[in-house]
Amino acid sequence: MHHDIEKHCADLGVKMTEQRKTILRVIGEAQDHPNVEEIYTRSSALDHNISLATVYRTVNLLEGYGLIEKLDFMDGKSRYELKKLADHHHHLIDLESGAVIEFFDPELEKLKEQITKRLGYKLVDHRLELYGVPLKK
Amino acid sequence: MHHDIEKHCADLGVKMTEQRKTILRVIGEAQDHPNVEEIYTRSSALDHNISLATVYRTVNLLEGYGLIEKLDFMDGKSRYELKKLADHHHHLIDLESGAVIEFFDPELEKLKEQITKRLGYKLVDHRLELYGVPLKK
DNA sequence: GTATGTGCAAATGATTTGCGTGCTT
DNA sequence: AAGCACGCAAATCATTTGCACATAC
Repeated sequence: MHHDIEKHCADLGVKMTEQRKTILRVIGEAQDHPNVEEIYTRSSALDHNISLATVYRTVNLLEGYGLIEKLDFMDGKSRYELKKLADHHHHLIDLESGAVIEFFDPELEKLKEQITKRLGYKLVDHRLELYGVPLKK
Repeated sequence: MHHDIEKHCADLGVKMTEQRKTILRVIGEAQDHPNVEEIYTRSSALDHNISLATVYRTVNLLEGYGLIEKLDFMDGKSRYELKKLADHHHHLIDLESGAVIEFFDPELEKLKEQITKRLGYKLVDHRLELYGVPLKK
């Protein structure tokens, strides 16, 4: 389970501390897209010996290794989710409830590549969010 | 020229001060996507009597009225551009030079609507950025 | 053992706000 | 004249960092 990712970190030369294990676990088990404060609160519940500074440092480290992804839903706080390879998706934010719906669309993936290439570039990263309100029927 | 937008503001009940005119002009004439500091510097050059706080307040006000658009290229600063109706586009950020290429793709527009509707929502807003490096030939 | 990680508290940087004064309508 | 808008400086909020101690490998 999480051992996969811990193994992965070892391979990358990332020193695995208790704090990092906990933070990784919290992000990995999250069903939502927690911000740093939330990751800190949840991690603290599992291990008292974790500081907010460490959460920030860890989250930046993991993002640097491409193990987690930084999200930004326009509320001034960074949110994170585990980056599962081959589980690429985007987000639709419900402006009424704040709910976040994840989706994947192969057409969209193709189109992004096409557009980038057409402009003379190689796609390295990208970001797409849709903001909407529920359809009334 | 800019009088269009000033008229538009009057209709909306936005009090038109010298500072707002200047800031609007700076954003309207910008060929790039200036951040608040840059808007402030350029505005100050035209009118000494403008404070950074006013730029922040104005930029938030104008965004609220949908007259300008807030951009975020992941560098921790908000950037702005005039929202020209019927000139909708997205951004491709060159990760090597920092250049920003604007593009529009009708396929993409269609696709966004489709995806949103399929998920049971009405598209209100959205954001797409592509990050890439120049293709070597 | 040594390089690196951590907690704490202070520093930073972007953005916001309270207050007394000035300007638009 | 009355209500906003402004400049200024202080406050706020997310994030980063210096330092002395602790820990992974």
